[in-house]
Amino acid sequence: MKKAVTFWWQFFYTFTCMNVNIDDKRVEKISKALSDPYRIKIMQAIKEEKDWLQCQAITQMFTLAQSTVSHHINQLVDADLLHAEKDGRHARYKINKEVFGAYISYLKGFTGK
Amino acid sequence: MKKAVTFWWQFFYTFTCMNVNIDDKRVEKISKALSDPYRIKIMQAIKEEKDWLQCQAITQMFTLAQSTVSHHINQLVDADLLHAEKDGRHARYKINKEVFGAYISYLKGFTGK
DNA sequence: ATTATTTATCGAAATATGTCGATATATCGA
DNA sequence: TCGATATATCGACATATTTCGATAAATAAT
Repeated sequence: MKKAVTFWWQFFYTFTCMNVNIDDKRVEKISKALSDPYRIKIMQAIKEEKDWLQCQAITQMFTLAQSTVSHHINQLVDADLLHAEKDGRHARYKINKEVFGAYISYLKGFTGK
Repeated sequence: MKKAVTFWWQFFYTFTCMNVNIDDKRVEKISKALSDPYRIKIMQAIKEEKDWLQCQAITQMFTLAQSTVSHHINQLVDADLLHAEKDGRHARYKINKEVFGAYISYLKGFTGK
C-alpha cells in the first residue's frame, strides 16, 4: 500500500511540477511579486482572460500612473509569473502556469505530504 | 485500505479549500510573509519537525538579533501561517496547514483549472 | 515626415520594512 | 526572594519599495 501511495504521489508531482524547479531565492521573489494588492488584481484579471491580456487594459484598471503599472507588471514578469509578448507597440501577458505550478508544488511541501 | 482512504482524503483536503476562506488582503499578507529569506528558512525548519518547533531553536539558527527573529516569527504568525503555543516562558510553533492549504487553493485558481 | 499612441526608463519623494540595542515582561530555578 | 532565561516591545536608523512626473523609445496613423 505504501508503494501505491508513492506511485500516485510521484504521478501527481510530475504533472504539477512540470519540469520547473525553483530554489529559495525564486520562492522569495515570487512571494514578493504576489505581496501587493495591485499585482494580485492584475493576476486575477489575466486569469479571467482565455488567453493574453493587453497591457493597455491593465493600465486602465487602476487610477495609477502608467509608469507605476509598468513597474508592477515588471515585477510579475521578473518573477516569471507572467509570459510577456510584444506585438508592435503593444504588450500582452498571460500566466506562466509552469512556474506557478512549481511554486505551488514547493508550498505543498509545507503542508506535510 | 485505511491508508489509501487517508491519502485520498489528504489529497482532496489539500487541493480544495475546505474550511478556510481567504480574501485578497489575506493573500497579500501571506505572500508578504513568505517574501523574506529568513522567514522561508524558518518555515522550512518548522516543516522538518514532526510537531512543534521551539522559538529558541529558531533564534539559534541565524546570526540575527533576538528581536529581529521575534519580528520575523510574528509576521508568519500574523499571516496565520503558523500556530503559536506558549508553555511557560517558552514558545513553539507549527505550520497552520489549513491556511496553507487555502492559500495553495487560491493560487491554483491562477493555473487555469 | 509628422504626429499620436503605447510602453519603458529615470530620478525624486514618500512610505514601508528589516535590523539593532536597550529594555520590559514573564517564568523558572536556587 | 533573587537571579537567570525566554520572549516581546520600543525607538532609531538603514535599506527597500511604491509612486509620481518627466521623458525616451518604438511603432502606428495621417
